[in-house]
Amino acid sequence: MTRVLVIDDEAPILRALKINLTARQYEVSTAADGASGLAAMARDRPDVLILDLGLPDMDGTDVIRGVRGWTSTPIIVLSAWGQESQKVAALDAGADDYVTKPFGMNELLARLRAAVRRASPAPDEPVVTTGEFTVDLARKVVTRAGADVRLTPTEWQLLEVLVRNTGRLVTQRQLLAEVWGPGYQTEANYLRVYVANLRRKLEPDPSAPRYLLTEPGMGYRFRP
Amino acid sequence: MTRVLVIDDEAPILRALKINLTARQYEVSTAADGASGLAAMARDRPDVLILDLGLPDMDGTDVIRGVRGWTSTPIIVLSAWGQESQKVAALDAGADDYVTKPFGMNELLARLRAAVRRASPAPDEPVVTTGEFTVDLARKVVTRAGADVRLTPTEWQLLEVLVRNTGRLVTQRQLLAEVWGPGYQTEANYLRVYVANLRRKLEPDPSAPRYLLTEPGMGYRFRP
DNA sequence: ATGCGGCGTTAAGAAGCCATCAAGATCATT
DNA sequence: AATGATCTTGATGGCTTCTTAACGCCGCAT
Repeated sequence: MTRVLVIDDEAPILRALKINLTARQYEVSTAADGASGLAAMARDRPDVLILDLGLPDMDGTDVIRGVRGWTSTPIIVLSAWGQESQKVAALDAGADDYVTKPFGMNELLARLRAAVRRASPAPDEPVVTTGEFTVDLARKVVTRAGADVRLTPTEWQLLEVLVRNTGRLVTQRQLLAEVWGPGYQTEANYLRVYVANLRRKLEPDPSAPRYLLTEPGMGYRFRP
Repeated sequence: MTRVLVIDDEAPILRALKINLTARQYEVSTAADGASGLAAMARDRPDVLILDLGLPDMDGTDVIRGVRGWTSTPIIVLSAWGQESQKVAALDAGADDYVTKPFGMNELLARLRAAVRRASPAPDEPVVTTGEFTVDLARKVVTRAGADVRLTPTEWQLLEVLVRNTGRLVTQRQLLAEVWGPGYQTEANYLRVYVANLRRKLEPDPSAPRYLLTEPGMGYRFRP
């Protein structure tokens, strides 16, 4: 189910969105100001963010930047009519789309569908195979030598980020932000511990990794 | 340079867009109806499509579907104010964004930037190839003779700056400032050491460089 | 010819980063 | 309340990378 976070300080709008989106099978969480919105973003990991620019505590573009600092989750911005410079600023700060109030629910829903569709370009190969093990992203199963490998939730999240970026170098900051949350970008220790766990469970020779590679000073890379 | 195709049957709008976009370093091609627009799409392979829904020969959503049949190039739709059902149909047909006429040029430009940014995570061509090696900026991979070349973080940063300025001379001050920071603009020694490292890893004959060239007294240049 | 400045090369110590282990803290479940 | 699994945290040793300095070469101007 698609998860949506709505950040808006106007209770009627919040309620209307929640009712309409829930009725259409979205899973909705809400926040009423920028600070708790950013916290909810980190906690709930929604698939889309709907953000009202007129928040009481923070400037809207700062919220966008706060989100963009660690994730590329689509952001749809809501704002009053006619403030073109605000539109430009929001889009340049990293928003994906812009809806002017008052808006029709159908338009918002269409933009929501478009944003979700763009964000998941192709549910391409959900199964990745190496010479040693197989990762099924959709079913959340790892197989090695015919048997299932048991991974803890954190181990799985870490492996998933690496596999979704197969061949690409993933920086430590990015891994920490995506697995532990944006507040953990300096806890490089966690990475060492959990990469070691994964290697012990997946690599033929954990001390000479062939698939989960270290790039000293930069990050890690999954190479099938 | 980013290439834009504009499909619109109103000559004044076409002209205004062409002038404004060209002035901002976009490469603009145009078409005045749906059929020739689809042909231009296939011929020019633009990076973004700006499409007016009110075309004389075809329904706008059919043009969108015709494009979406074979490419995921971002589509920004232009249309008259107030026709919400049309908006919804266009977005569901696969459009990425929607601008209502009359629109401000700044807003359109912002949406254009947002569309291009979404479409290409790395703004430029992420892969550069020479006769000897290839550099993939996005994945952070350098391949030479079929094998990956391991680079240290500093080596990467240096190579990245040079490759992002392919063909251009990059001064020593600029390199030092971008790789080591603005306080290191006199430490020309670092450059010699690290350029030598890169040459040893990348050049066929490190003592007679063909790709990482020295410009005595000025700086360095990457020539593919 | 000779001195000078910029460049290439090399090597060694210093600093920072990584792998590994293990023990305490936390959480879910019974 | 107890148990087992999972997560966090700290410490250690080993390794990579960065920094720094020394030396030789080449081109250029005197």
